[in-house]
This record gives sequence, structure tokens and C-alpha cells, in this order.
Amino acid sequence: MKYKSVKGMDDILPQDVWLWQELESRARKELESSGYVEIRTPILEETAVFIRGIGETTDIVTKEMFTFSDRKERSLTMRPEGTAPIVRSYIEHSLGNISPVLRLYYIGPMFRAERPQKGRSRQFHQIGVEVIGSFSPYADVEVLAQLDKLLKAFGLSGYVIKLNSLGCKSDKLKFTESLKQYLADKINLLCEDCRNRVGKNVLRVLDCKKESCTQAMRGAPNILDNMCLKCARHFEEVKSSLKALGINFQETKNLVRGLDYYTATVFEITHPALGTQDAIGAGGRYDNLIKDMGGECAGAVGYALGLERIILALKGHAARKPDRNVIYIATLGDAARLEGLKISESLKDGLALPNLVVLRDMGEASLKSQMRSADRQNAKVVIILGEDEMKEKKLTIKDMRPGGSQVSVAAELVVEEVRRILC
RNA sequence: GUGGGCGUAGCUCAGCUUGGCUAGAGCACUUGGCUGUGGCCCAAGGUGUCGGGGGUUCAAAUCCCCUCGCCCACCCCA
Repeated sequence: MKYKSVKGMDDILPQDVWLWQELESRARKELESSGYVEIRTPILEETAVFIRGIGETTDIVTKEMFTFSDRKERSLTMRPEGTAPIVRSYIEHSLGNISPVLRLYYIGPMFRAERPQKGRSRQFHQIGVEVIGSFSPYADVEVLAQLDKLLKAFGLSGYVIKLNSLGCKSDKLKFTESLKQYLADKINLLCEDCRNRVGKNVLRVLDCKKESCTQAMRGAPNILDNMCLKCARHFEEVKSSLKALGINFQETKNLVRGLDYYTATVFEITHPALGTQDAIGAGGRYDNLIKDMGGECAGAVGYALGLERIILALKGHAARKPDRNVIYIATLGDAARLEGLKISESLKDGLALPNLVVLRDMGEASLKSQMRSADRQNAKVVIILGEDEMKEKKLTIKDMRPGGSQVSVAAELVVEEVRRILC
């Protein structure tokens, strides 16, 4: 085979695409009915948007971005995530003027140059939400409640919402320092990865699964103990409101997010069906990002869902492929073929059927093989137009469902007759 | 970047251990049996770089070396 798709970038084939369309349309319906509006930002951004936005020491920025120079030596990057571009757009177009609290959503591909594995590819798709313009804990609650509802709308069950708070910027800093101090004389007890993490992102040592590290972390300082009163209250408010709404969550004190911009509330949705990449979605607050990127100070919360991972989690009890109402027009001869085209147009115009699909045969296949393909396409009705029918200005309409019969009607009456059979 | 597994028909795979007939099966696809009627049944239809390259051998899908690709896991993340 000469050409194949680029590593980690997969085709979504015709036989699978319905599920993607189904999930996307459910998401749009769900989110728009709650006042979210879609935003579409470009695939490419100036590299600096991500360095500033995600954090220059994060793994995403240091080793996972598709970055290249254009013809004028500008450094461009294919977006590895959706939040930084949206914040860029928010500032660039003063979107805060639309309304003090802006609810945005996006659906689209993201790109990270990682080694592919189950639930992880180099081009993957996210559905994400950003609420910009509020520091209130109720924004967090609204977003989480909406997220829970969206997952249910997808038909998902068995997922777990993990919740934590990192505290505000200065809390985070203080906590990072005290962790480093705590670990200063324990470096030798940690695994190789964690020794690295101490300098780069100490918080990650908290969720290392290695026995030796978990041991060493016993007695480590707690995030909650290092949190300022305001952040502690914020977190309490989020938790009690979620409980009041009946939304189940697990408080997970070692939950840490890898992107630098997260502050205060952070969360992650995991699903057991996935394998080791078990997060189907994650998000949190990013109260400093907008200011850090050059905008006015504004609070914000958001999350992103990995569509590929949602689909993996859905395997087994996936949504049913929607039923199509297929009408197949079988023709014999050139004149009939033209007439068939006209009929298919009048059927599409005249029949107000949901999911109506009118198929026509292209070539000069025998009636037998046309009937076969009609059957394979699950046609409910076949309209046969041959020489006899042309001569008499009539049509044969066959009901393909088990026990269905076949009638001959005048050409002008097709729409009516098909409606009688199908409706 | 680091481990491990796997590459034979469009798909799922057998054959490889112990080298040897024209490299197979099921599914799918096309056509026909039924010259204008689907599903079931029957029949016929394959120029497959046996992932690629090199080596060993009279002989390689099969053994050896290299390489590429895919998958799973680490790392990281949605």
C-alpha cells in the first residue's frame, strides 16, 4: 500500500461516522438549551499562545506540540487544547462586552505528538465548555451539573466525577513550596519519574501510583490545610451545592491537573471501560489565565471531553444507529433513469419524513441486482420504473418490509402512495 | 523517548513449532441459477509484493539479521 494516514491520525469511516454525528448533535442540543454558544477558533495559533496559556514547563508544551515555521519564519502550532485559543479570542475581540458572563462551547480536533495508545491519538476530538466572567462557586456548580447532564444525554453511565481544589495562585505556590520542603530529604525514596517531577511539577508526585512514592508521601502536607479561607469556602460551597443537586462526586485530594492555568476547583471524569487512559473529561477553574494572557481580570471555569474516549466508554451499550427511511428507485433504461431523478426530487420535496433518504441506482444493473442493493440499504420501499411503466405512465411501488405487497399506480400519485405506505 | 506484543485477501484469521504440492477458510463484494423483483439456498469469480530489505538453503509465509508499520503499557493527558 502506497499511502496511509499519518501516525496517530485516524480516518473516521462512513460506517462509524453516525455515532460522531449523534454525539455532536446531542451535545449541541444540550448545551445550546442552557445558553451556551459555539465558538470556532482556528486549528493554528501563534506558538506563544500555548506557551503562555498552558505553561512553558508543561509536557504538552515541551514535547507534545506540532510546531513548525511558516514561510515567513513565524512559529505556528496546531492547537493541543481548546482553552488557550478561546481566551486569546476572548481578549482579542473583547467578548466580555457581549455579556458579563459568557458561556461558550466548542467541538473540534486537537493535536498532540504523543505515542498513540488506547484512548490516545495524535489527532483527537474534544467537546469543551468555557464559562468566562465569574468567580462564583455557582459557576463551577453550573458547569459540573451541565457536564453530568451531558454525559447522561450521551447514554453514559458508570463514570466517576473526581473533585478537588488546588487553591488560588498564592495557595498553589505556598503548597508547592511546602511539598518541596517536605520532600527535600526524601528524594532518594522516590521513583525516577517523581525525582524529575519535584523540580517540574511537584503536585504530580501526589498521584504517583508507585508503592515507594505513596509510602514517602505519607505525612506530606495537605492541599486543604494550605488553602486560604476564601478558597476553602469556595470549595465547600461547590461541594455542598453538588450534594444538594444530587450529583455524585468523589473528593480526591491527590487529583492534580497538568496544565499550569488551573486554580481552585479541578475535576476529572473517569470511566472504568477505558484502560489506563481512563479520563473521559477534565477541567477546572482558571482564574488567572485571562489576565496572564493580557486581558482584564476575569474568573473562568471550563472542561473538555475526549470524544474518542467517550466512544470507547460507550462501547457495548452505545446509542442505536438512528433508523433511516430509505426509498430506493430502481430504473431500467435511459428514459426511466431520468424520470427516476425527477421522482426522487418530488419525493424529497413532498414527503415530510424524518431521516428520509432517497437512493437511485446509477448504472445499468439488472433489476435483480438493484433489488439486492435496495435490500442491503435497508430500503423500506422500492419504486420500480421500467419500460412497461414508462409506456403506461405508471410506477410499481413495492413495500420491502416482511409481508409487504406491491402496487401499480399512476405516476402523479407516487408521493401520495408512498406516504400511505410509510406513514 | 522507554518497554512488550503483533504484521498472511477489503475484514476476522488458519498455515510458521518440525522449510518442500498451484498459499487456505469464513465473512464481505460481483455475476448467474430466476432473460423485470430483495432476504434463504446453490454455483462461479482472487495479478494476496505472506509489511519491506538482506542472509541461510537445492527450496523460505515458515529459520536468522536489519528495518518499517500497528497495538498495548510507561510517561503525560481529554
